[in-house]
Amino acid sequence: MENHPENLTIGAFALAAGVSVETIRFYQRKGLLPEPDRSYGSIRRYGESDVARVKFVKSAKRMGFSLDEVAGLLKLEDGTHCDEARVLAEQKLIDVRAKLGDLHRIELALTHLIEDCCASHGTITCPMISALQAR
Amino acid sequence: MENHPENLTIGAFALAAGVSVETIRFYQRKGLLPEPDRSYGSIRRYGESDVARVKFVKSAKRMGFSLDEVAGLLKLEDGTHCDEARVLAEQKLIDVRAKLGDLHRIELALTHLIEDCCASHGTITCPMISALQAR
DNA sequence: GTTAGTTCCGTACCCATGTACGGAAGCAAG
DNA sequence: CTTGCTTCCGTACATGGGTACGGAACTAAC
Repeated sequence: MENHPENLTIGAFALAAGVSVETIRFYQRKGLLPEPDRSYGSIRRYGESDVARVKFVKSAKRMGFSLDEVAGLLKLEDGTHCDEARVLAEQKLIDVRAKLGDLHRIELALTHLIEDCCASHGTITCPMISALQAR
Repeated sequence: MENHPENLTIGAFALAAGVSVETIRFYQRKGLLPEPDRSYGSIRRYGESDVARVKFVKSAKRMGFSLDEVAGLLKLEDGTHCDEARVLAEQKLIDVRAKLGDLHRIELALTHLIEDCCASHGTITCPMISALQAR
């Protein structure tokens, strides 16, 4: 496909990942990104897997995961600590499914709102709130 | 059911909603909660709908909505500004569905991870990351 | 009415997640 | 080699979302 760039400088990397250079460095300090070794002089190079990693962080953040939680998710990757990873994954799965449930309720409430809003006009009891009453 | 408490003081209210008194006051300043009038002397009283509202805020926050966005969602409630609300609701719906998609991918990745992790041991390419590549 | 426990209100502080800044050092082109 | 752009690194600042504090005023029980 696109000339697969395994030698991105930090600037190109940040651009490709859709964040700022400062953010990259911040994520490195946080341990979300491995500090790459400096094969080419004293300047670090990055590859596609790094880009994917940052995009993953962005997505997970949008779901309401904190950076610490994202770090936890990413640690599941490396294949070591298998049992540990399994436990963590199972916890996260429960969490994710709870979020899915809530989001579904919100989705439903929004569609109802869009359909009914102007019709029922006045007798509205906030489907948004009642959608989440059960929680 | 439980003696429906329409006269909660702020302390009891906060307890019922599962947040601190300070947080209640913070939400009031943010406009997420109406400042109740003080029918009983100069101390404010709260009811069940307030509790529901705060619980809704908590849930929506967990989904990754900012307080400003939650405020937007809550404004859909009041029934006035119908067209405005409709537009807002439609935008939110798009957003919610995108989140649902991401969360589903994460859910899938986690279930795969839990199933395959210890089996494939070593040839792992982080299903978490690849699950979200498409975004 | 005194006293103990709340509430009120303003202000100050805290942590997470970045963003901005400034000087040194590297690197590529002319 | 100089000139101009990046990178590196540390530190400082900003913003969102609360938390904590301290004194005055209220309220309930004695």
